Amino acid sequence: MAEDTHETFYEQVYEFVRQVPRGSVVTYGQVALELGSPSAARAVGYALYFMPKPSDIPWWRVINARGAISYKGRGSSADQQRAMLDDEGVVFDADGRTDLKVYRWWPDGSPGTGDQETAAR
DNA sequence: TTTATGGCTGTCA
DNA sequence: ATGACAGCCATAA
Repeated sequence: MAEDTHETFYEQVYEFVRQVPRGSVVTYGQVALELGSPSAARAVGYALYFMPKPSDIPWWRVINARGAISYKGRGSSADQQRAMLDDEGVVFDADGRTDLKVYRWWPDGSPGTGDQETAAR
């Protein structure tokens, strides 16, 4: 459906995050990559910082490339985010990290499905 | 138009 | 494996 909208980068981020199913997570770099800018991870994080409706967006499913949380948003804390993911079934390591190779989610038609290369970082 | 910021990422030592 | 540095992108003022 020609979703070739001219929305802002932020809007694209919100939509992408909105597609993340429960129990799965995605990294900033991943989102940026899906949006067309593999290096716009920072912009992605900033986009969530401006979340107009955090209640309408599973921002807690967005973590950094290391599988850890760094959220410092306005009102929410990383600790709370971890609780949310833990409640969805995402398990965290002693270092507060999760196995991206297990919880990372990819949109329909994207790679990742059926690949398990190095997997180690 | 330029400057500054930031929930990041990858590479080097 | 850990710590430090620079790079890149988009938005707001």
